[in-house]
Parts: sequence; C-alpha cells; structure tokens
Amino acid sequence: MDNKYERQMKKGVLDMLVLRLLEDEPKYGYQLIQEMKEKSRETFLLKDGTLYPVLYRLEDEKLIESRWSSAEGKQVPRKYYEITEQGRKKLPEIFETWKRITDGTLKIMEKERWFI
Amino acid sequence: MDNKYERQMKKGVLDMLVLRLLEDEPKYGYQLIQEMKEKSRETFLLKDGTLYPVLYRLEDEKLIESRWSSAEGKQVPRKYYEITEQGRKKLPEIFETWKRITDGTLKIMEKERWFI
DNA sequence: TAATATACTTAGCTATACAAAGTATATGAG
DNA sequence: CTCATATACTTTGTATAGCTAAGTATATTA
Repeated sequence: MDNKYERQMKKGVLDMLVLRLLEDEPKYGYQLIQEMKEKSRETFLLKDGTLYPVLYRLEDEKLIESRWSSAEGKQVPRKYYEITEQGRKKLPEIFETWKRITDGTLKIMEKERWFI
Repeated sequence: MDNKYERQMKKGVLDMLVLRLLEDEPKYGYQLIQEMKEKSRETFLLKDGTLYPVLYRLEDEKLIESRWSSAEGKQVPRKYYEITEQGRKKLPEIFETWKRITDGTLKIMEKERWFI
C-alpha cells in the first residue's frame, strides 16, 4: 500500500469517472482502465479487480447497461458498457456534489481565499 | 443518508482538514466542529461521533497530541488537541496527494483542459 | 428545577478501493 | 508448434472511514 490517504481520497470518484468516460461512447473494461490511466496522467491506475465491481455497481443502479460484443471475426469477446439516460442525468449531479466538497475542502485548506 | 456519493467523497479528507485547523493553535472537539462548519460554508457538518474517531486516529499516528485543560474556574473540562512536529511535516504531503488526485479527477471530468 | 448547550466516548452499519486468485482467448516470439 | 504475454472478465476477502445512535456528564440560562 503506497499511501493510505490516497486510497481513501479516491473513494466515491471512480463511479463518476467511469460514467464520464462512457458519456461519449460505449467502452469495455480494459479500454476504461487504459483511458483512466492516460487521461489522469497516471493518477488513476486501476486494477481490473477494482474496475469491474464499479461497473457492476453502476449497472445495478441502472446508470449503465452492458452487452457482449457480437464477436465479428475471432476477437476475444468483450462486454461493452453504455451509459443510460438515467446515467446521463445523474452524472452532472454527482459532479456538482464533488465540486461542492472540493470547494469546501479548499476553503479550509487555503484560509484566506473563498473562491476556487 | 442524504447522498451516498457525498459520504464516500469525504473519505480521507477529514484527517487533513483537522490537521489544517490545528496548525494555528490547539483546539478542542466542539471548536473543531464549529470551525469546520463555518469555514467550509456548511459543507462539512460533522457530528461529534464522526470527529472524535478522527482525533483518536490522528493521535495514534502521533500527528497530534491531546491534554485536558487545566480547568481554570468551573468550566466543563476540555480536551485540547495540538499538532505535533510530525503532523506539521505530514500535512503538506497529504495536501499534495489530495491535489494530485483532485487534478487527475478534473483532467478526466473536463476533457479538453489539462490544467487545474 | 428543567431545558439546552457544551463535551467526550463507544458500538455497530455500510460502502468501497484494492489485492489476489481464478478462468479463458488471441497473438507474437522462438 | 509451443510458450509467454496481453487481453478480458469474475469473484472473494480485507481494511478503512464516514455516519448514526446511544450513553455519560457538566455548565448555563430561563
């Protein structure tokens, strides 16, 4: 375990990040892990054992849906995840919550400023 | 439970915020709860049952120390918490971790920008 | 005297990031 | 052809931490 705080500080944001990455187009697990890594500049390096439970959770909450790729050729079967209408509505709400907490944190950390 | 995500997103930051509030001067529990509420503009509304475990944890890690107030007059006895040297060193590190994660999150959420 | 604010403690619940192990297929090096 | 590696998904178990709730106790004020 590199950093005890790091692990805790990531809690709650993975769902939001996955939802954000799926906003553009359906993607499969491995792809999400790669994009997460690249786009965050190595900050979010997820193991598959971390990502998939997030996906199952979001699916249970009806924020995303999945379907197996209609395997053209002899590709490894992939499960594509797609954001639902409900997910598209929910994402901005989650992001607002995140911004409010981040803002509140900054207000305490940087005492003299009250803007972000 | 108001917001499932909110609860998770606060994880890991409470320790940092308490440490930050103690950086100036020793404070007691109730005082920390009030300051947390005011400075964060109502974002961090802690119950005492949430704060004290944070304090015990920080004390176990030697990042803060506590002592009962030498009750002058007939005041309710208060336990004052003071940041240690170790705590002063650790705080900037924790803050850096937080900023890195926050930055990484923003990079994914706001795709076209790569500055904070 | 009673209600309220202050002040600290502890037990139990729930959610989630992560590690690790397991299954299985495609591809490229030798 | 074989073997290592990358791809791809699943499941189990662990540790941590925010929160609720209940309990104890003192000071202040109506």
